[in-house]
Amino acid sequence: MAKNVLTPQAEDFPRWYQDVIAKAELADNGPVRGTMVIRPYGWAIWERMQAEMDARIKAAGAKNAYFPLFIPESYLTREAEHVEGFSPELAVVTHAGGKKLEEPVIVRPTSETVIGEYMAKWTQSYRDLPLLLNQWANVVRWELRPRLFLRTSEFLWQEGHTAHATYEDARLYAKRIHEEVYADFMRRELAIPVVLGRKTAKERFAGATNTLTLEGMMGDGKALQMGTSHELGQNFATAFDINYLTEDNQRELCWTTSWGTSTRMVGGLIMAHGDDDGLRVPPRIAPIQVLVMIVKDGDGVADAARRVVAELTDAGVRAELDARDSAFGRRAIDAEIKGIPVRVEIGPRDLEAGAVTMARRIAGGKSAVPLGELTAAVTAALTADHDALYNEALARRESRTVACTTIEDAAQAAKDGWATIPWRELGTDGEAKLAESAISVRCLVLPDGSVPRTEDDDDVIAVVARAY
RNA sequence: CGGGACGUGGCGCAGUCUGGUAGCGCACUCGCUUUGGGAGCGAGGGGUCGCCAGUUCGAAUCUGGCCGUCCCGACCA
Repeated sequence: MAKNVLTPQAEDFPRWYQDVIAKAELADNGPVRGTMVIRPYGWAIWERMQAEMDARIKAAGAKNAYFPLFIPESYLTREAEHVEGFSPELAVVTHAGGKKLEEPVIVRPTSETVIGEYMAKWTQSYRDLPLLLNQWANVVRWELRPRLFLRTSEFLWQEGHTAHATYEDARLYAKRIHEEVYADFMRRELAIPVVLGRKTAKERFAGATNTLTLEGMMGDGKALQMGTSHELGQNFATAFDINYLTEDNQRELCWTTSWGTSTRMVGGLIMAHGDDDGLRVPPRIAPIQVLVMIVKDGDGVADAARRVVAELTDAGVRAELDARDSAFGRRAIDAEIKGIPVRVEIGPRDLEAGAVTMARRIAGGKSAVPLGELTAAVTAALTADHDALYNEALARRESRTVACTTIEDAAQAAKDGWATIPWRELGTDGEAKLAESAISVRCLVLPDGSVPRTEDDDDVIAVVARAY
């Protein structure tokens, strides 16, 4: 395996993270502080995420649209909590076309406001509801401490915005996105065993009445918020006058939701599955599932390799040929750092035996596979690798989560993992106390793993941890 | 934005204390030999030492300011 390529995780996890991003050619820092250049391999992973997410969003009934990057500053100020939450991190355009603008224009930090303005135009009748929109876009938040993928000044995401006739309909839709789109995607594609819960009032989105979250545990035991789905109540409907006429000709305010996942998920994928040899990309999201390597050219090797790629491709496997003429060892290590799940190595020796060598990044090890059985072997390996990654991440989360009954114990446990503590024991005072040790309440859950409808029930449990 | 560390060819570093005009490893280019786990030999190219001032005969080195990166916090997807 690769040696001395990356800083070991145990030595310096943040350094390891930076090393992987550089060596796997995922991204670079942009020229402006906090910005990010996403390189082709990193982009390919994001594209796979987009494709899988987009299909689920559409299956949930939302339609894609696009709203402008620039928003009148006055829009932001209409919802009090929203403006208060976002003001510190806004990028504002004051000059354009060679002169000072009459009204400053903000670069969207999120689009509730512009979309709210248009929702108000489009929802006239109960027949127009629910209005289910999604957009893939870039947003800008001038964060104070940027980190590639996890928190960049500009990031890419999808943001869904919906308007409903009733509270119940809005609530159920936010829940549906949380479960059927986000949790399903993260578990089935990213192989990350996320915990679903609701945010405390302190951690809630600015302008929301309830925020649902998905939290993943990273390789160092810290938590990463991987997506959120918000019930916005009638806050934005009031601010933007989003209303409709009921069947009995009554004017009613809508109930709205918004929900988002971002390029941060790429960071989550890196930290949830990566090891000291580099990235380990879950097979279902991997842009390259199988790298077919010409290990040593010889009689018919290149032709055989091309046939293998074609056969795998026909079987629906994302396979690529590696015919570079650099040394075999380097190419193998490159593939390992990039986390390509399976390598098929072909050389004269293999062909003489009528076989190829299959190397596994996730399960480890190499084995000879008869040519005729390769597709079946690869398919089985990819399925097994997904399960292995998921189970490994789940085992880590379970072994590093400690059930506590006191704030002191929870603070101690959260130093290198997660802790759970009854919310009635913790409360907002305890939450503030933990914050002094950089520990936050990631979410509230119920004993059976379901999401509480309220903070107030006796059996509500707080999951607390250090977080990215 | 507060605390700390660091900015020297693409990457990683030495040189800074004690001022004298820049070096190493990797990478890169060309040639030949190689290719089953980071190939070898030979020949090359590339840096106004983060930026701006100042001190000095002379600054990578000393002084001041600014910018950037990373870590730890506060803020956040």
